[in-house]
Amino acid sequence: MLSGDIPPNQTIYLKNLNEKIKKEELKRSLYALFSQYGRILDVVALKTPRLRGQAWIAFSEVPAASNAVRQMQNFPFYDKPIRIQYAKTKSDCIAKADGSFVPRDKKKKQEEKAERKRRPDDAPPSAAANGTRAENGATPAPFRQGNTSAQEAAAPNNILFIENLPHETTSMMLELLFQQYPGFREVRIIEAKPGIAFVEFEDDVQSSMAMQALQGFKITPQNPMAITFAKKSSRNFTKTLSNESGKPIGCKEEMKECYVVMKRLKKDIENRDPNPNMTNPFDIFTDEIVYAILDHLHGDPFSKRSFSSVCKSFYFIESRHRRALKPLRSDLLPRTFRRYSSISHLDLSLCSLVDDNNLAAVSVAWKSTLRSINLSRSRAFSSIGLLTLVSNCSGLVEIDLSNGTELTDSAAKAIAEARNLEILRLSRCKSITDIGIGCIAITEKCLSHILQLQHLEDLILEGCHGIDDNGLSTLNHTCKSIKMINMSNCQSLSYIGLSSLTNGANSLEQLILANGPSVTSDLAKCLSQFSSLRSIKLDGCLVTCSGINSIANWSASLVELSFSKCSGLTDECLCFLAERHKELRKLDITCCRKITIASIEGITKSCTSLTSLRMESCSLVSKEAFVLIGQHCQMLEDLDVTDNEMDDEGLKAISRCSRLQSLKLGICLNMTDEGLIHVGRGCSKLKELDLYRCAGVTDRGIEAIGHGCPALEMINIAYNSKITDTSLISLSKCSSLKVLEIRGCPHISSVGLSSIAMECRQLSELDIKKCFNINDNAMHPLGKFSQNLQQINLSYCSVTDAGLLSVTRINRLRNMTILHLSGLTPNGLAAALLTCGGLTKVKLHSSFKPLLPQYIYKYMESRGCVFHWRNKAFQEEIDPKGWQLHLGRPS
DNA sequence: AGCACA
Repeated sequence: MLSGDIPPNQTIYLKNLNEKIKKEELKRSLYALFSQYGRILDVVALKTPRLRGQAWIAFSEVPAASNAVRQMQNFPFYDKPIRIQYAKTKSDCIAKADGSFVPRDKKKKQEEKAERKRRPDDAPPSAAANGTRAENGATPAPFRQGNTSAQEAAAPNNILFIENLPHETTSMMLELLFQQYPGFREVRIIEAKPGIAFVEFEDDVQSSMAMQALQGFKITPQNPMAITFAKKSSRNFTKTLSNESGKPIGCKEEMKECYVVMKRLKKDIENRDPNPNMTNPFDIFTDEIVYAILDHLHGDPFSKRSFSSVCKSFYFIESRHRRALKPLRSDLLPRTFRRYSSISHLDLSLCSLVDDNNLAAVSVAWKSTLRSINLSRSRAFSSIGLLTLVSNCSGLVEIDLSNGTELTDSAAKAIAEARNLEILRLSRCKSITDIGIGCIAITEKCLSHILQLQHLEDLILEGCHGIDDNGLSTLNHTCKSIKMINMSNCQSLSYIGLSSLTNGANSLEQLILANGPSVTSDLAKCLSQFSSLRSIKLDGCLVTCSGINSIANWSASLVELSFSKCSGLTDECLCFLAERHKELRKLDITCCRKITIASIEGITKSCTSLTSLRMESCSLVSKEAFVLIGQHCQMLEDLDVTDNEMDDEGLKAISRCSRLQSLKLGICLNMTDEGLIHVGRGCSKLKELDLYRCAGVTDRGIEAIGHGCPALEMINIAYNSKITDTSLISLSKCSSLKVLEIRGCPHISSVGLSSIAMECRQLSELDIKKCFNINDNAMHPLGKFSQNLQQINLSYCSVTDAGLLSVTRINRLRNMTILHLSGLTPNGLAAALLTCGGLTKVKLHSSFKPLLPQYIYKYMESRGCVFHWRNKAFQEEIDPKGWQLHLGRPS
């Protein structure tokens, strides 16, 4: 019905397109969206009065066009459902390819001229009965390209040299084009030389296939590609370590060039000297040089992979250089012992099952190198394994045993054998299950063992309920080296116990006592004895004015103070405190509900070097306060004004803080795009922006951020019904983006997310829950390009089995929430789960539980994956309970 | 609603 009587055509005709979208963007998005159906030869869109809102997409095959007509019919694209039919006539690009092209009268001459210029050796196009380049692709014809003269025609090479590209060509565009051909490895563009590129294939047969298929392909009508084999050049050794401009190696782009050169070097050596023993260019480099290269890569997986393609021994050398290891499963550990000889940081937090044997093996393998170990998510070992570990690895400086619910005092005794320990983490478990929160049975009896450690600097005893005043008062010795103690949630503790514990701890710099003792003048007096104390965190403690006033009267100057949820804090106290501690850098007064603008006046007047101010939900503070902050605290790097009266005037002032890196504006209902535009102009260093439920923000504001904040790493725009794909397309310019939260944005579609997937290769966390318009079309580019994705929430999206399977191709994926996916079947789920080796946490609806074969759970669990079953019913609306009612104030 | 290749 929709395609009417029009016969199938390899070109499709699209209408009802959003006319507001600029032509170039429209074409790019169409290309991205439709290339899933096959090779696209051309996208045509015009903005003339008669032709706006329409486009033609020419595919290389009719079936591709047919699939696109069927599957993309009515797809919501920039807010409008696309209407698709076959085109009524043949596209020029196809006519040109099959020789039937007859130029239109007017421009006939120009056309012919252009045609002749492009392939002067060929017969005139109208007589080109000798077929197309695509169809007779089996024989590699000798091509003529661009400016390269005929006698220079290079010998076959697995690397292709592309010329005559439009200057705005991105490597992404070329990747989309060339990856269709088997053996594709990668595209390299040299920023300094626009218009050319190198495309690498596995061998020269494959590269010549691609060359034939794409020879003359027009990215724009003026730019038929000219493809030749890259020349094999030999450069000398010194050149291999500097780029062409002679600069020393110092950035990733240059590194890439470096390995290209190395690769050539290898080929040269092979050609010159067929002796197989002398073919590894790494033999020329000392290990130190390769180590230096590795240090430059900063663990970037893409560069590493690129380097590895130079030579197998890259990974061998890398393994000797590697210091940190985070294995996926404990059963893989024995393999790593052989390979990695000098591991100093071992993170076992992905291995849920670590037993005493594992610990013993670790302690033998890395006896002399191990300095830190993270066992915070591991179970199945006992104090015996710990003792083996610490007695073998005498260099251990840091141990993380957080969440160790089964650990007892005998474990602490074992730890005390780690004589060089500096950092010990023993935080209680928080989220192993949602119900039970265990805690470590550490008491003062074992604390004495730990405090005897001569080098201990950081001691984290959060939530160790076994510690109380009585026990502490019996300890009359103190660890002199200790710099930081965290005794948060130790509820039986008061200043009395503290004073005996810390008696003489002259090195103590930071004390964290969240949810602990009352802040009285006695406590303040006790703390004032620590001459080095610079930072105190008293979050959630009961504060008294006398306590705060005596902290204010200390002689030593504090740089960090944290009073979040200290509801007793008053303007008078805080102003006095600020006046006496003018050096304050970090202040947290989150949820201090008595605070008004008077406090902010005091703080901004006294503490002008403030770098961090957190004041979420200080609901009595009026909007003028934010103007003061912007005027006086220009050193600010971190500002949290979530759920405050911030407005555009305030943001305008705040935008003067040019060092700002983190800005949290969640639930600031009075601000609009105008304010964000100021932020985009002033805060170019911004890395983190939280706009959760900012109802006044639209695409215009987000575009300003995408444009002005290229360093952005995290953005939250959750629950914003005005945001569309336009925002995501502009955010895709932020290539460092790691965390994207767009939960509950119903107008964002696969188009927007696809452009993020393709441009933001660092993306590691993605929340698109309740983005009903996002479907499989976005999952395919995610699976293909977002190889750093570790966490995804897809609940309520229009994703089906096929989409989920694409996502689970990402082998870094750890954490997946997939509730209420309408198109997910048990079979699709099973396939997806089995595809993804690294999953450690999957949230699913309980209805799936009986539908999968039991062996799948057994298998997944044996690999360390935990299933979380949820029972919540499907919620039709995005915001079923009307959160604003809960908030208790109007929007 | 509208079928072109600047």
